[in-house]
Amino acid sequence: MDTQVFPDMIERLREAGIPVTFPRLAIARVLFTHPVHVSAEQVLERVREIAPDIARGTVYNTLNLFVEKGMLRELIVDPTRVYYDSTTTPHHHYYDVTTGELWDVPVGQLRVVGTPDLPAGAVLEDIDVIVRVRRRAA
Amino acid sequence: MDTQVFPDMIERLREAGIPVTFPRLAIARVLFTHPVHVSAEQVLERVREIAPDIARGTVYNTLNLFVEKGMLRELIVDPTRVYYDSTTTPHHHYYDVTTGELWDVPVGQLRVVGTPDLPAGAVLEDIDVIVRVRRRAA
DNA sequence: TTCCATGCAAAGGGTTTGCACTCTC
DNA sequence: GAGAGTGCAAACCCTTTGCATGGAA
Repeated sequence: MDTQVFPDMIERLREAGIPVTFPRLAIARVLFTHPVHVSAEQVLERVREIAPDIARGTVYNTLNLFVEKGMLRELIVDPTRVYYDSTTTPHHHYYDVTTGELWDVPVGQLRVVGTPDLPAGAVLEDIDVIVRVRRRAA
Repeated sequence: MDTQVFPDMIERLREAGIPVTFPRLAIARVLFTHPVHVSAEQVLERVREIAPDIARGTVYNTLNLFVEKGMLRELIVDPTRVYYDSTTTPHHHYYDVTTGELWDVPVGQLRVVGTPDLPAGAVLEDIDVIVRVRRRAA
């Protein structure tokens, strides 16, 4: 299979220690060309514009793989689906509960102060801040 | 139907403006006797220990009703299910990604500082802070 | 009688899994 | 030829919905 079509993404997969394949390149291209906040189904849809034969299962597996390898961040914000954030640098999020829209809090705008008190044997994985916003009825 | 079995919960429903029925009392009892963090299925299970005939749909509907009326808070923390918090006072959460365990950050221990920048026509609904924790492999 | 609440069962939607096939090393 | 990756379809699980029944005002 021709894996040379997305040359910009090959290095990125290699750095993460992920064997390069065509579906992975296509998915990486959807995710990493620009910063995005997307659901798995949105990724599937956009990937199929490039490569119509890619399977749903492959997209889901690949997203989980990317998360595991630290290329992608899972956002647990919406009760009905997982969103993925292609920016892995620490930052927080706005979430519009009316529209499902999701966008970044500029770094430094909000900050969590204080010392978390972790149980023995526990490791801090992440601190998520979600600013939930509702569009006012006009 | 005998709605007098859980006298302590009747007042609570009335204050929230919710017509008192037996299933609602049983569900309220599971939620409000002690502070809890529970999923809908856990509520169903515990309610059925008291009242075996209560339907799954009734539990889900009632939980949504309680949230709408401000008696209960939804926690979007786990990608596979919604958790409900019977404490509605503002506070943040620890979440153990290994076990699914969920507990409160003591009030004042962590604080979000800064000014959120909301788009025009948007109203701040809530700021959620979730401290994700992982049990270290022994 | 009208409306709301309930039980029951089925549908819905996002995600995962099983299996056979292909490709690579 | 062994193992990994993929496509396809079905299974899975949480949640919602439709419908008929029963009760309350």
